Amino acid sequence: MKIDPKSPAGLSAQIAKAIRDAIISGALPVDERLPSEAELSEQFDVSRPTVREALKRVGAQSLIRTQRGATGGAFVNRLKFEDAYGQQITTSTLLLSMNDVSFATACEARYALERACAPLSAARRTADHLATMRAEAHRQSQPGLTDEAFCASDVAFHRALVDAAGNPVLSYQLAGAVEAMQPLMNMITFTARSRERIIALHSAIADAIEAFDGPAADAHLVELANYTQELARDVIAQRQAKQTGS
Amino acid sequence: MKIDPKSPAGLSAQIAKAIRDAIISGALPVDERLPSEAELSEQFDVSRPTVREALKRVGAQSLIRTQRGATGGAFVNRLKFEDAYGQQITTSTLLLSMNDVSFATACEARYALERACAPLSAARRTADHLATMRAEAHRQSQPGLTDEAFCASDVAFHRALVDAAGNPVLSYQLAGAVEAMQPLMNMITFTARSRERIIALHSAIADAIEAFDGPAADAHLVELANYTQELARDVIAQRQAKQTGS
DNA sequence: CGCAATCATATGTCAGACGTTTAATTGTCT
DNA sequence: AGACAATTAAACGTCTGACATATGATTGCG
Repeated sequence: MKIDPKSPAGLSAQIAKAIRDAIISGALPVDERLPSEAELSEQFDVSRPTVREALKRVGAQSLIRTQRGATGGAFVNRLKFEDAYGQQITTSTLLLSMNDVSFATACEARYALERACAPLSAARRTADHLATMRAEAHRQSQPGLTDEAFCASDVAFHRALVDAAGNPVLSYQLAGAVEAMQPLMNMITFTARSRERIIALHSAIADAIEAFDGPAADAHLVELANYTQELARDVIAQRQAKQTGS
Repeated sequence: MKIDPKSPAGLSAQIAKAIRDAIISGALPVDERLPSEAELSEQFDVSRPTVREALKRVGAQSLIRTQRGATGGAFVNRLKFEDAYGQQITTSTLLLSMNDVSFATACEARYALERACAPLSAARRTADHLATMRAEAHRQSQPGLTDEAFCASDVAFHRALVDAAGNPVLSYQLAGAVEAMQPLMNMITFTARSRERIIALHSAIADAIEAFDGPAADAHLVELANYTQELARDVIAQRQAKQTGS
């Protein structure tokens, strides 16, 4: 990878790309130590601050970690699923909020993906996952719960449902879809009756999962998806009516 | 957000987090200009290089963009789906390669998610998406195609299938799952007969999508998933046999 | 009034320095 | 000889100050 000092991209960006590419291509294996900042600055013929900026860029994606001290330096980081969750959720949330994605679109995506998990979750659920689902459903039934807390518990319930599939790749991909819905759900005011309905469906889903009954879980998920969309439509209609009236 | 000069996290990391949080919380709207580096260094009581490292970190996630010149500075970036695709694919690919995710696990996730798209794709496909799928299927049938090119075309076919659902959220979430499989698929040597079978299934899927027949598309996807798993199992078995023998 | 030269501002980069952390080495004492 | 303590060296983290470069705004002239 050559560095062009006159490129409009900027030196640190080019160096960051070079390092990133080296990691992605596998030229730098996990836990490999990169040259020290001083050595890199010599190799690329740039100053140390420029190298540092490049390293920060790469580090922001968790591709490297740095260690201080005598044997310190930058090391290729083993990207863990848990590290990636945060980024995935942040990015998904921002994508929805910054691109005027409609509630209907996001909701459709979320439930379509969750339904993909349902048969696997029904087949493989552990007592642990089931207990989490039950606990969240119970939490949702407590009176005096704020709408926000209700949504948060809803997310936790659905994450447990997804995790029950026992497939980390699925859990990772869906983390964004499930969590990013929370800000959108928070716009909805849940009446006592609508909560009751949702909790009933959650319980029905948990029952189906407990009974290893994939199709039943799927059917209840469809019901839940439809009901959620219906609720959202009502809220939006009410809001539009208010806006017209004022 | 307070900055603690003695925190082991490092000053630039703390400042980066502060800026990130401000954007995520919505305190800084899209296209809002951040204070200049000099002003930020005064506000946080750190030097300019430290502020710059923090800005690079945030910029690495496409949350801000920078502009040089008199009216330049750092601006909150509107995160576009297309920008997020790349990160999503990179992260997913590295997650698979660095965590010893089995072919079976990744494959299961991919096809489960694709099946979630199938009914929507069948309902909403445009002529454009269909044409892409046909073109890729045709490309796959050309003799002399390397295994790598075959896999790349396979990915393109499946991306068109996903995009046909017309839901950008779905497309985004699945981009990682579909693309990250490519390196794993590349390990497989496709015989003429296996290619033939895969192309036939691709054509069958395209037929079903063309006919707006979701269930048929789903059924063929299941076939394809099973066949792919079968192929992978054979390759792995052969490799193990070779290893035992040598 | 329009256009060109100038200026101001802000990022990009560099050079050198000092502080801090950490591990390896060395030296000393038992 | 072995164990513990002090020293040293390597590397990152940060600071100061400076210069280069890009770009919009201002000013001055024709």
